[in-house]
Amino acid sequence: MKQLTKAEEDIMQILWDLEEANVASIIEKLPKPKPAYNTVSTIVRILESKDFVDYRKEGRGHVYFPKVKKTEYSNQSLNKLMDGYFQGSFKSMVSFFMKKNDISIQEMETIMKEINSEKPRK
Amino acid sequence: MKQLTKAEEDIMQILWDLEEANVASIIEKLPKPKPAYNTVSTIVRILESKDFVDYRKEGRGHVYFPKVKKTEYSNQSLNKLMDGYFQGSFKSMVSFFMKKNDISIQEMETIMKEINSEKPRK
DNA sequence: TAGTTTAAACTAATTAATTAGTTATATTTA
DNA sequence: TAAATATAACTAATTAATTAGTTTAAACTA
Repeated sequence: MKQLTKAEEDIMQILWDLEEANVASIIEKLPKPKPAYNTVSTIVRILESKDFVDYRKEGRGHVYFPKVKKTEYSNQSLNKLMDGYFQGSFKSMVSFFMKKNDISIQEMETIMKEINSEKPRK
Repeated sequence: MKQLTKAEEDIMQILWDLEEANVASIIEKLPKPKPAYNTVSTIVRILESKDFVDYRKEGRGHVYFPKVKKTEYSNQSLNKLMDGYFQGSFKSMVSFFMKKNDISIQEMETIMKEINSEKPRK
């Protein structure tokens, strides 16, 4: 799976959020200095060529939707970070994060319990 | 703190690893199609302008070293990922990772114990 | 059906990132 | 001290990413 550039990622985030959208709806969601219609349209077509997005015809236009799930992409990103900065070790990454954010073992235990109750153990 | 581009990150990784190096030593560490001396030199100077790197004179050349700690940068990257893909929630991120990588609560408890023994609770 | 509108497709322009050639400077060595 | 060498600094070229103008096609409307 390819990497997303900054502009591409911004638009993917919107598509993941909306689930599907035409170019106009994407622009609506973009912040203040809104890019031109064609700018967004071009990026969407790049996302299409990178196989991140597909579309269906609807009325006179196209409705675009993600072809790659957000979780698939975030998983790749997390793994990349883990490989590059934590010697590929999840333990190192969690340990690091806990130190940096002052999360105690106790708090972590609580978090684990919450996760446990969401998703019953197999 | 600014973001690193791909080429910049590759060189920062080497500097973080070596702790300090001149351009020649950086090139030594770079993989197969080794870039030209000047390519590396330019990127190092960009890193300097981005305040990621500093240097001291040594003999006839410069010895470069990181000004930003690897942990500082990875912390930023992890936070960025957490904000963009896990609604800023560490719990969501850990939970997600456990599911994706089939880590059970039991395994996680073991990891927690290991972290606990490395770093006695405060 | 002719004109108007809307959006995609195509293409060009701009900006950012990467790579590398050339020049200048300092140090070593003969 | 003059030549050779090594390296930084500067600058140019190339490639990738982003932005936006122009063209084309479809479909709606009068």
